Amino acid sequence: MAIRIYNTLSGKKEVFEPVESGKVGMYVCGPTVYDSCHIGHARSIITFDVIARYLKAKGFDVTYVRNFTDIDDKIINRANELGIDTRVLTDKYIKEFYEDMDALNVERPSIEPRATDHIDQIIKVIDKLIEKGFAYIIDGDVYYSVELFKDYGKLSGRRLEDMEAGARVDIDKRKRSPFDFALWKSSKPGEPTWDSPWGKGRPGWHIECSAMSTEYLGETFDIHGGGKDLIFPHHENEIAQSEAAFGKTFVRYWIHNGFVNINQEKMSKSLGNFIVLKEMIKHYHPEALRLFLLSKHYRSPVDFTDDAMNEAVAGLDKIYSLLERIEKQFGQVSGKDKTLDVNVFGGQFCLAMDDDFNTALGIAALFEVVRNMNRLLDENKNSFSQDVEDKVHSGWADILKMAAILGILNESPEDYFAKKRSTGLEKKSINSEMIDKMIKERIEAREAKNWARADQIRKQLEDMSIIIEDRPEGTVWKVKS
RNA sequence: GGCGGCAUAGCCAAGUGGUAAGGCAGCGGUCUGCAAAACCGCUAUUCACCAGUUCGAAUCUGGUUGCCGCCUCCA
Repeated sequence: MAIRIYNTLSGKKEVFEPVESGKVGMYVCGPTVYDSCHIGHARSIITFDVIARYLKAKGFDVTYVRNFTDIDDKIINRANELGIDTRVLTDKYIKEFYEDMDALNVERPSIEPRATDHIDQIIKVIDKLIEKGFAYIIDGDVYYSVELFKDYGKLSGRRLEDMEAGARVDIDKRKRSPFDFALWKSSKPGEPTWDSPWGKGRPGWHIECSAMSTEYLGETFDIHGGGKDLIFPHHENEIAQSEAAFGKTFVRYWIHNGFVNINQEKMSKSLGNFIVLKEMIKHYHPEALRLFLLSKHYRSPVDFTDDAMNEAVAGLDKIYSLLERIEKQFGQVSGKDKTLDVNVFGGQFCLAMDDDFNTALGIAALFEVVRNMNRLLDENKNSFSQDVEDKVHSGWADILKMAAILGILNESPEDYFAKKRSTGLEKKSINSEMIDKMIKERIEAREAKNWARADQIRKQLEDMSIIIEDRPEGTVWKVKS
């Protein structure tokens, strides 16, 4: 089944045909490493993590490149404020970035280039642009002349004439057009600097992505992704640079994810409402964040609220509860089969994913399997025929395969619920030994058929936000979230 | 000023021509000592509004209203 992708360039869904059959080259703009990641970064990263996982599962040989922007005005400013070397700063935030990614169960891309490790490649591309007449040098700075690239604006759908009306762009009289952007910036005292044919300086932002994507994926590659906010000017400029320098189509499919809002407000540093990943992970299971984000289409805006997150937590609990139920009945799944034969499992899930990576619809398919499994187990409480057991095993395998693409259900149900209990207790400062003692007393009361006493204890526990479940195999408890 | 997006039940949300997925919450039932969990059933004759195209529209066209994003660093 063919995959269809919404291409920002055409504004339509198109059938995905890679440059080279069976292979996919994919480049996604990674973070500028001068501060902690927030949930907006998480959305972009998780969106493309799932896309890469799915393409791999479909059998493509995927080369996934995600860069680190580690030289930039914000980085220099922050390093100066702290009085440290930019490399010390960027190393620190790259390390933190990896901690966050691991916590979110994000797979590592194939290649993660840093801009400062690719100065030679960057200089070569700039050189080519100067040679072809698309770039000009002023006082050691090199600018790209947007008016000379006839397709300028084709990605963002704007024309230079229109933009000039309401432009809020610095007027730099030396530039030919106010929209000309820097390919190379001459260095000021105290800034990190590299030698170049135009004097000491550092690369501009846009050129690094043109240089690094081409270096690893070739002059034309399949997929380029990033947040919607990068469409203009960043990706527009990448196209201008790469297509002018190499004279070829730069990227075949442009994919852009929507924003995360917080309580219906745009998340921004100036509003002070951005949520740092490290903080959010303290309150919610990372997989609940994945489930929450993937429950909406990747191109739509999503509104982050505690209510919405708690719904995602409830959904995740439901799936883990089923896994726990199955494992209690049938034992551990054999070695957690992660081989993803997408042509066999969850037909509905694959159809959804084939249609522009519709994870929301895919998750609906996942929940339907969950309900079917629960029903099957309910209907066969006492005896399991071989037929039923086979059905359970196949549904179970399907769930795990879908989950592997969504990047959830990475823990055993026991660990998941145990962790949930302990963090829940921590939050409410309750002692688990006391709970165990009360539950033991309640079990004794129940055995003596002293229902009044048993219910009294249950009420006491409930007042402490502890919910009791008397299952056939024994009593378990949960912390109400 | 220019460009683009969105409006579906109490809430979240999928669905781009064939008669409304899924989740959360709620109600009734099964199960249970009673609960909880799970399951079953119910919960939008209707998809912001108006007009049009069509045998047929939430889905296409035109218009109206409301909300949002981008045009400046930004996932």
